Amino acid sequence: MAKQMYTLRDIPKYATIRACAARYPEIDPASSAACVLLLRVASDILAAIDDYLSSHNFSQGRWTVMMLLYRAPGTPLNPCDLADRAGVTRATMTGLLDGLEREHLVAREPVPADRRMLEVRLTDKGRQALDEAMPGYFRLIRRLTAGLNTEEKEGLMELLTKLGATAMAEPEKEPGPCMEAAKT
Amino acid sequence: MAKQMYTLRDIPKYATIRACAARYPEIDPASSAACVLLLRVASDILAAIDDYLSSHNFSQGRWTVMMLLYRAPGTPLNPCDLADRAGVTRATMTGLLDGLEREHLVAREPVPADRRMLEVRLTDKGRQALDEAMPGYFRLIRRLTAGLNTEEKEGLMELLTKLGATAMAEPEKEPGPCMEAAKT
DNA sequence: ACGCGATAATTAGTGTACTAACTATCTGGT
DNA sequence: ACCAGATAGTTAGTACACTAATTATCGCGT
Repeated sequence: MAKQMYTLRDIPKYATIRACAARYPEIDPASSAACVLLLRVASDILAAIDDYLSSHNFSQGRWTVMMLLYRAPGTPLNPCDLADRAGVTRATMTGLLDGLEREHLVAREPVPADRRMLEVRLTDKGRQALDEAMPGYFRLIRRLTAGLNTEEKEGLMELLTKLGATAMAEPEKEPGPCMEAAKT
Repeated sequence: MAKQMYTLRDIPKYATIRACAARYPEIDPASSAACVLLLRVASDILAAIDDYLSSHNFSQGRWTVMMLLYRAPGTPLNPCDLADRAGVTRATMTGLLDGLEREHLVAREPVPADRRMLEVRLTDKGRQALDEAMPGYFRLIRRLTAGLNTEEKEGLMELLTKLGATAMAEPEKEPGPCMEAAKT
């Protein structure tokens, strides 16, 4: 039921990596091993989450939209906001909203002040569906991370933050024009 | 050029998570924050890699196949092996091999001993394409992980291994029938 | 020797995210 | 006042991975 595997299942042994390094001197075995392992674990977690979500008729993308709307109950968001925050294109967001609206989980409403824009909000049915899926979702998250105690989780987050700061430095992702404040 | 974002771009603040926890007692804020961050960082790294690979006309899937074949130069692999190791279905592997074969990067050959099977091997052109892409690939990996020193990388791997052991415990993935030894 | 169940590869059809191009609307400079 | 360029949302077409069903082959038990 998990929709996609995001990376190599059969991860290379450390010895294999070192053997390759003999031929390609650019290889730093520790870096490669860390990357591969990171992607592997992330992929497993994502697969478990996808699996759970699909049992509630959500995909990763649809769920993300619902969570974003839930997080901003007062301020209705427009599709462009949602796309930026979810990290998908506006075209993809159109498709996600089409699906969610068809099932009456969200509603699109015109904005009189700017007729190019729409406002998206959760319907009662959407809120209800979220309420049904949330507890299991967070139980799953807790279960998936049960292998680490609180200290280790903090240590992991610290390392990931450092790693992310470098990795994120280069893609040069602008926040997008319609990404004004409205922090949640 | 990066093909997909795998998770939320606008990650929630810790305060937001705690606020949700008031409504959904199942939430363990540390677990959720760690998961979200892990997926976020993995997604960034994967995007950077995809970006690089696509500049060499490889996708993640196609690259994985090439690497697997490179790792097993003596023993030709069949599509089923490759699918298991890459973590995709055999149907997907058919498609990947179709593409790679069309560009003469790999070749499919019949196996006389078992006429159901094929053997896949790198062509000279494939090996050459790999040789061209490899150095940049590993330079990228090294650059992406440059934020951590060797000790931190080891610490990260230790934590990820622990985490993965729990997360991986449940999907109940059998190795697949044609996954005999032949370790590399 | 034969046939049933298992396995390998493929094909057909679906879902999701992408890019590029399009329409409608807004805004700021002359 | 008006128009060029920016922005919001959509549509059309592509890519890739999935499931399910199909075809061919193999191998074991009787």
